[in-house]
Amino acid sequence: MSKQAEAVPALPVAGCCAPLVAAPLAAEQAVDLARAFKALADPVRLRLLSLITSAEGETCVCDLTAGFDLTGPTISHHLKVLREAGLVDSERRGTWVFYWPRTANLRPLAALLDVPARVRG
Amino acid sequence: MSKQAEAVPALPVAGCCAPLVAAPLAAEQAVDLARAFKALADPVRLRLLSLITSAEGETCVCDLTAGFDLTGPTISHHLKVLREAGLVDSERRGTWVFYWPRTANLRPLAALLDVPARVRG
DNA sequence: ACGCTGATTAGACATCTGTCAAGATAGACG
DNA sequence: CGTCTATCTTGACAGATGTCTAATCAGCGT
Repeated sequence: MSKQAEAVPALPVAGCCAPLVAAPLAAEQAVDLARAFKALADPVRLRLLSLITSAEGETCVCDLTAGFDLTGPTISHHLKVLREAGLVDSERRGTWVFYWPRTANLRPLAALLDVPARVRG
Repeated sequence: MSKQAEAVPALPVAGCCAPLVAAPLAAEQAVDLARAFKALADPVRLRLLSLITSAEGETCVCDLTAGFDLTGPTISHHLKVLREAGLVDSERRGTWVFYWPRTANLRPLAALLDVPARVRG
């Protein structure tokens, strides 16, 4: 939930890092970034994130569970991982809980990987 | 090594996916992408990749091990993970082994995460 | 051929992770 | 209040992961 997300320290990822190509990563930065990538390192979470991100506005959990062959608690677990990684946030409204992406934390990850094309490789 | 890297099927990541925001990810795409992100989901591997990517040309393994408080085999293991994920490639030249980034496989990952900034989030 | 150095592989072990079933919590509605 | 629905938490367990030591492989020099 929003409150919970605020309790979790904001990931130091946002606006943190130059592209990989610019300079070697410091050890602490690497730890923080690895935490974020770990959240992306699961097919279910990638699909959940893509559903949340590609939807306009917010997405109800009830609309997320349908596409997966997994139990509710498992989906809930994955959403929690995404939320604690700072990649999404959520809010309860009445019976339902809605999720939306935290683009400010997603974009730096993209920037980090945006290396120039290379002759060999 | 290069031979070995060719034996490993080229990751279907390159040129595979529209940004997350464009459309929900298909299940098989998600599996392939998760494989790549899993390789990035470790601080040591992120730092190794940043060293390899930020260097010009190729990087000798002997220059990689120095910055870490880990045994040679452990570094070697992480390099293997990066190689099998298609993020780097390597070649032995005489006594030494050199690594370089595979930017063609890195860039699609960046593109995937490049979501537009959002009012809320 | 022999040993030396750089790098990888094999095997072992503790820790982390994804999943589920069962139970708990939050709100809506009689 | 009681119950129904939607979601989350807890506890358990199989399988994956990061690290190490010991052993192996690939070249270079003598």
